[in-house]
Amino acid sequence: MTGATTSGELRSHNLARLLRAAHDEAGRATRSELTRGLGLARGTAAVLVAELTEARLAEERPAPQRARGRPTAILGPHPGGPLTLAVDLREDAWTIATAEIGGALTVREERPHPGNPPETVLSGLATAIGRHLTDLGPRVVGVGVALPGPVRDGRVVDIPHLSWRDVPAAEILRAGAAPVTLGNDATLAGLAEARRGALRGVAVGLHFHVDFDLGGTLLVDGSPLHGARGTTGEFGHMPLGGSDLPCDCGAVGCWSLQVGANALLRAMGVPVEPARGRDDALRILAGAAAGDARHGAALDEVARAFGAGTAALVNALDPQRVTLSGLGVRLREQAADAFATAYEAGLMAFRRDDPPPVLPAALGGDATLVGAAELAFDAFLTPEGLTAWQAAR
Amino acid sequence: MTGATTSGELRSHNLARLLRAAHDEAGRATRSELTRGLGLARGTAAVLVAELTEARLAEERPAPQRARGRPTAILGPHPGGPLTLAVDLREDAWTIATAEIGGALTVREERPHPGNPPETVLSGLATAIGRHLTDLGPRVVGVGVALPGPVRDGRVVDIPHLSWRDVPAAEILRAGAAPVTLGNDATLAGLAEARRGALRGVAVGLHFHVDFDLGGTLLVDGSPLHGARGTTGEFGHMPLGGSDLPCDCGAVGCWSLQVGANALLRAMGVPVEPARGRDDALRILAGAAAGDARHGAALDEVARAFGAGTAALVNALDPQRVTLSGLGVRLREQAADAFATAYEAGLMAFRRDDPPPVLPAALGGDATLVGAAELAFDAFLTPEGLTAWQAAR
DNA sequence: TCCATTATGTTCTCGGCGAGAGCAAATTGG
DNA sequence: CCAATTTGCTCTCGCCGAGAACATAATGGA
Repeated sequence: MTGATTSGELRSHNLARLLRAAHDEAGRATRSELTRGLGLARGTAAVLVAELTEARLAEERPAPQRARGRPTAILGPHPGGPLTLAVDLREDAWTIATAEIGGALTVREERPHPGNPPETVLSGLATAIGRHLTDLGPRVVGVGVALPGPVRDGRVVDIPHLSWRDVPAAEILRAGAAPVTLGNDATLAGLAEARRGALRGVAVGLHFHVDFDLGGTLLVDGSPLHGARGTTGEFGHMPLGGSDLPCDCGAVGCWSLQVGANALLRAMGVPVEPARGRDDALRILAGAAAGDARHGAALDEVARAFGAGTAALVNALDPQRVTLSGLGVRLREQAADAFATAYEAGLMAFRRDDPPPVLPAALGGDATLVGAAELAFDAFLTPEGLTAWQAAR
Repeated sequence: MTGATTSGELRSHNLARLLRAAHDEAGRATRSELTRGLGLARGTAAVLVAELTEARLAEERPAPQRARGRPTAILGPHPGGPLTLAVDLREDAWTIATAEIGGALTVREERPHPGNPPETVLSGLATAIGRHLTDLGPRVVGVGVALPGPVRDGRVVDIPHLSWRDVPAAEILRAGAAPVTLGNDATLAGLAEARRGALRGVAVGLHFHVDFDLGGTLLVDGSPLHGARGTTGEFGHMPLGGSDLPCDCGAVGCWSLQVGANALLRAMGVPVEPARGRDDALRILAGAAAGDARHGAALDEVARAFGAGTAALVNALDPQRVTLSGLGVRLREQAADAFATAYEAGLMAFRRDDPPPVLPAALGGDATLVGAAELAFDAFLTPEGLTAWQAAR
């Protein structure tokens, strides 16, 4: 959506702008607010709303009156309007949900899976997606899938602890007419924060998701930085801590060896088995919270590494705000002093007078699904997407 | 320039698109190429070209005939057209040049300066800028200034080895009607590469400039990532090397302590004095080139740190290409093996099959001036900028 | 040398779009 | 109950780019 060039494109661009704005406002904005916000004439807005309604893209419903004057209406989703399928594939289970314009989610199915081999897991998921697509019919305009590893050109590049390697996920998940878009789970969690969470309206935001690994994304004007091939955000694989441990990723001394579930075990001197330590990590956190000194020391060590690395990335990328999800929230909350001290010490002096705040993500466990839905809507809420929808009926 | 919304805005947006395209093509593109490239109708292009000519924004001149058919013309700068002033303030001297549409530079003045106090240096520069502005008259539409340190909200935040600290440079340099825009020199060198150098057409590029310090910028779609307050690109101030030396910036273990002029001295065991070692560093490079083993070892050490850190940032940011300027070019060329080995070892395994190439910058010493000129033109080559120009005559 | 071919510039008409004005409608609050 | 207020609706107007038809200016082969 680079902007209209011809007078004929104006209409479709403005249509997309209006529907996008209604979507971004989560179906809470009134027509008059949207009109003002987009700088449209009232007459133009009337035409656009009529066209959206006619095309079953959106619908007006009465708004609670707030002040004097003729009442206006809220522009929200149409009961027969477009849906996206949001899919969250985790290491041991997946969830399928629908999202409507405005972003409201409805979970439709949730199932455990064996984890391996990837082809089995993905084709099982593909079957389920196909079933929902059939149920929902042509209302589904796209499928967004969150995957727990880096995604490049539609392929899952590498999930060491599941031993997935270069899996052609997009191909296996291809689903009828609806386009399937893949994204990394940490990236999509960040995207969700940027659209509907703690990074809303932030020009440059940095999001970290901590689990076994540490992933994240840089959000510029509400969208994740995509990189050359879609694998930006592997902040965990920079040698930020001066360690010399070899990492599953193939490099050495990666930051994510010092921050995350396994890092907690390592700090406790407990042997680390691939993808098995999440419960142990939570026990360490619980122990630290209960006052156990050894647990507390391990937690502090990890929190220090987390704070120091965060500072490094803040130095380099100058975000306005940093958000955390996954284990990162508790790491930082339970060892607030250790984190804050390391964070401040790692900042360049000139950043210390007004450092970017580090905040927990506002969206809870749904973040990844929300992000997956946004990913799919991003491809639809364009002049081309809406024109295709209108042409199809 | 977010795109036209009303039919009245179409004209000015297309005018700006056309002039921007002519500028980006360095005054080499013909009208027919531009028309095709922008997807304009021939009739529309005729009107736009007439308007550009009429407004003295651009001018057509005959193009060498290449094939059969009616000849077309090259759309290039107008002899009375807009100019920007490009200023490069270095640690010991400054340069003032003009740039016209298409980017051609003409150096107008070059002078050494004492370095301190900053107010004296800057007001001397301001006087010179004012003189050139008076000479050139209203053709100058903006002034872009490159500064050798981080810039935030128009202030030079911190240049430790010059002991500049929070200097209100924009205020001191304010120059009549022409807007003054400041930028970091490494950022602007990267911008120049993105527009007219080795990062041309690259969706995501990473540029490093190495001198005493290591700075850089991430270029997304031809523009530097700006960050929340304009201080992105301080990649040198991440602890990528596991050192525990304190850095002038206030943090510890910064990468730029291991890569740059001072790092070479340090690797040789030579005492480091602030801002004094550039010649010594060049001597070390020359010695290494001549085959001296101790010099070679120091160079290798620095090149390894450079390669490893580059890999870390490639992991995190997924650029399509990496470019180097300043000392970085020789560091990498003279110790190509050390760099390459460390670079590859630092990459995540899945990036090794097709790692982003690391290339020397294509623009030589002019890069910073070119970038400063682009910075100023970016503010002008917009619908608003052109409308103001047209209104002023 | 000449003319068919080719590519591009020029001009004009046409359809479409948003701005904006004027009016209608619907609510509030004194 | 009515003035004030805000918004929706409708219609006209000016402007813009598309596209067609035509004009123009070069090439290159016969």
